Amino acid sequence: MGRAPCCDKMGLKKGPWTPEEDRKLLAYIQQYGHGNWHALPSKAGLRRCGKSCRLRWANYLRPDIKRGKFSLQEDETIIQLHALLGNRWSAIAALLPKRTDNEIKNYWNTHLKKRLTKMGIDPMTHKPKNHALGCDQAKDFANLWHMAQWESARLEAGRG
DNA sequence: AACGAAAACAACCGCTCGCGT
DNA sequence: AACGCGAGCGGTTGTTTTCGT
Repeated sequence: MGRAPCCDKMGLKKGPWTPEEDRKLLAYIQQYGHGNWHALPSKAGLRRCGKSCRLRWANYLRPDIKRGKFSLQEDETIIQLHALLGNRWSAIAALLPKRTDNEIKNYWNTHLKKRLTKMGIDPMTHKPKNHALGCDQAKDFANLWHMAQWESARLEAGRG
């Protein structure tokens, strides 16, 4: 059986990571870095595919990650960035340096989308669904949306 | 106290893109 | 120029935790 394992074929582990696996991956990357995800698992003594290792590192083990609850400010930033960029989670995460795309995506899908919907904002367009002009909250978000449009225009103009 | 439903969180999958050959 | 391979991305599914009955 001297054939190089092609990701799916051989007995590669899937599912949740154990503390043991985390330690191995962390230790390896701290010592050698991650030049080559494909080759990494066997070097690090892990029965995982490189993809799985990369994901685990990027979303959990990387040192520059802030874990835990999102602050109110982060909420607003994410909402604004989503208005600007749409579902480009990696782009959004790049502007929230301590958060991962996966975490932001999950947070958006489970919390923010619903919250916006409840407030009468369409989470896709970020526009108010009803034009309740007397409602302060709706005004706030209309204003926010307006600001987002400006930022979007500026980004477009400055791109290059 | 026990069970089922819903939410929150973690990880996987398929696809595309970019790079090297 | 075409192809193959690996990395990264976004959508989706699976698993754990919390909540309501």
